[in-house]
Parts: sequence; C-alpha cells; structure tokens
Amino acid sequence: MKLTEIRNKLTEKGLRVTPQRVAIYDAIVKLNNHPTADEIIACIVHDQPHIATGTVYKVLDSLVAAGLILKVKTEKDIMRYDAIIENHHHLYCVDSDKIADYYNDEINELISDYFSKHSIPGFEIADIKLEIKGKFKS
Amino acid sequence: MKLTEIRNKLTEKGLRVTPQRVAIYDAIVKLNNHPTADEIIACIVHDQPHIATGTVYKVLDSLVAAGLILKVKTEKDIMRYDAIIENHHHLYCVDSDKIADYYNDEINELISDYFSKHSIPGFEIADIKLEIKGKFKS
DNA sequence: TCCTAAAAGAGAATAATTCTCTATTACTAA
DNA sequence: TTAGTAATAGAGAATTATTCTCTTTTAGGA
Repeated sequence: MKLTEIRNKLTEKGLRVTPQRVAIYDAIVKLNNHPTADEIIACIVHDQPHIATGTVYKVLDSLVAAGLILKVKTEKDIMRYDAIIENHHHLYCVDSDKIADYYNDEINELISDYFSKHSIPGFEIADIKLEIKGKFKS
Repeated sequence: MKLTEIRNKLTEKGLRVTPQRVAIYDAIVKLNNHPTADEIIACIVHDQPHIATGTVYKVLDSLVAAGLILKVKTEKDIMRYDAIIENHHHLYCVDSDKIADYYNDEINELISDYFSKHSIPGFEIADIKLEIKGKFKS
C-alpha cells in the first residue's frame, strides 16, 4: 500500500494524518504477519526513532476504533494486529506463535448460507471467523 | 463434576492430586463462563484463602498442558480458561467481554466434511473452531 | 499565518504474569 | 506405616505489556 493511500484512509476515517500513524499503519501492512506492538516499534525505528511506546498503543487503538486494522484473537497475553480487514480466517500453529491468513470464499458462503437458515437463539450474528489450528508443513 | 471425578482426571493425566489443583479445576467448571485467573482466585478464596497467585498460574499451565482445560482466544490481554474440552464454539459479544458456548454438531459436520475434501496447502489441520461475533439479545 | 483541539512525548504507574528460592507435601516403595 | 524424594506450593520480588498523567508539539481549519 502506498503512503498516499494510507494518508487517504486516515483522512476518510476522520483521523488526523500524523507521521506516527502513517508509519505504524504502514508497518503493520508491510510486516503482514500479525505483528505485536514491539515488532511494530522495531519496524518503524528508522522512521520514528524516538516514538513513545504510549503513542504506539494509542495509535493502534485509534486504528482499531476506526476499523482500519483489527486485533487478532490469540491464546497469548500479547496483542497482535492485522491490517487486512477483508474477510479471511487464521491458521494458528500449535507449535509456535505463527499465524497465517486463509482466504476461501467457498467456505465463507457455506457458513453464511448455513447461518442464514439457522439462526442462533438469543444471539445476533455480526461476523463469523474460522480459527484453524494445526501444523505448518515444512 | 464431582471432586472425585476431578481427582481421577488429574491422576489419569499423571498430575499429582493437590488441594490447589482440585480447587482451581473445580472453580473453572463451576464458574462455567471462561473465567480469568482473578475470577478463579475469587472463587476459591474460601477453600484456599492463602493460595499464591503464582501457584494459580502454574496450576492453570499444568491443566492446559495436560489437556484438561483450554485457553480461550480473545482480543484482550487477560487470559481466560475453559473447562469444556468437548468440541464447541464461542459466541463473543461485541459490546462486552461476555463469551458463551455454542454447540452444533450439524455445522461441525459441515465443516469437517468440507475440509476432508478440501485440504489447506502446506497446513495440517488439527482442529477448527468458529469464532462468532455479535450481540446477545436481551 | 494564526488558533485550537488533537496528538505525541516522557516517564511514572498499573496489573497480569513469571521467576526465584525455600518450605511443604503427595506419592513411591521399602 | 513410614521414610525418602521429586514435585508442588508459598512468598514476594521481578518482569513486561499496557495504560495513565501531564506537558509539549502539531495538523488542519479559519
């Protein structure tokens, strides 16, 4: 993603365009592997050598609130983020912290078809994701 | 679950039966709502008034390692645990931290059928869970 | 170019979790 | 039944991710 595109997205969402926000969003896109706050900081250290960690967390919060990035659900107490908003699922490695993206419109349709016919009593579904656990073959 | 059943399960898994382990396992079963370590401590405070928090975390780790309980994936940096090992899914509230269980053998079969026919390149699937986000109707 | 609310910086504070070291205890086998 | 021993619990300090507070800076509109 080009930096101008990032700036436009921030503006569209009513967020001020600051170098820190651009750098952090850009880092998550580039890292492309569900990075932690620390990994993001390590990535932007050249551009933003003096960024405060508090700023990183605040920026991440605003990006999540704006819907530009997502928090990734994990079994760990360290937050991870995802710049891909488009509908996709996650492959979780049972042996490591690796998380990969999984796209499959066929299964998306299968699931949304199923739940359009079978609602969940007392619950209004907004979104369904698959959490696929297993091993990456080497 | 009876306490003797809990004791048996610990023994089966090769874990020593200690009052702390029994109390913690029992608490997760009883709370039945994906509790945090703090909620577990609050629950066992009558039985184990002087339990060390470090002990709670160590016990939780051993129970997870033994496969008696599961860590619950969330977007929060506080760990939650689940005493239900049997195949089920989670309903996540978008407005609160509430997580409910969702059982549905029909969708389980649909998904496992699908993936028995369509494998994921480079990935060996061990388990698939649905992560259903939405609102609980009141 | 100014003005002002929003954002960033700095670093202390918080809180969940882990670690270290010692004391206790559950199980094994005599 | 009891002693021995490795596993476990206790205690509390240490760590670490995250949040908070307060001040300074800055983006974007007038």
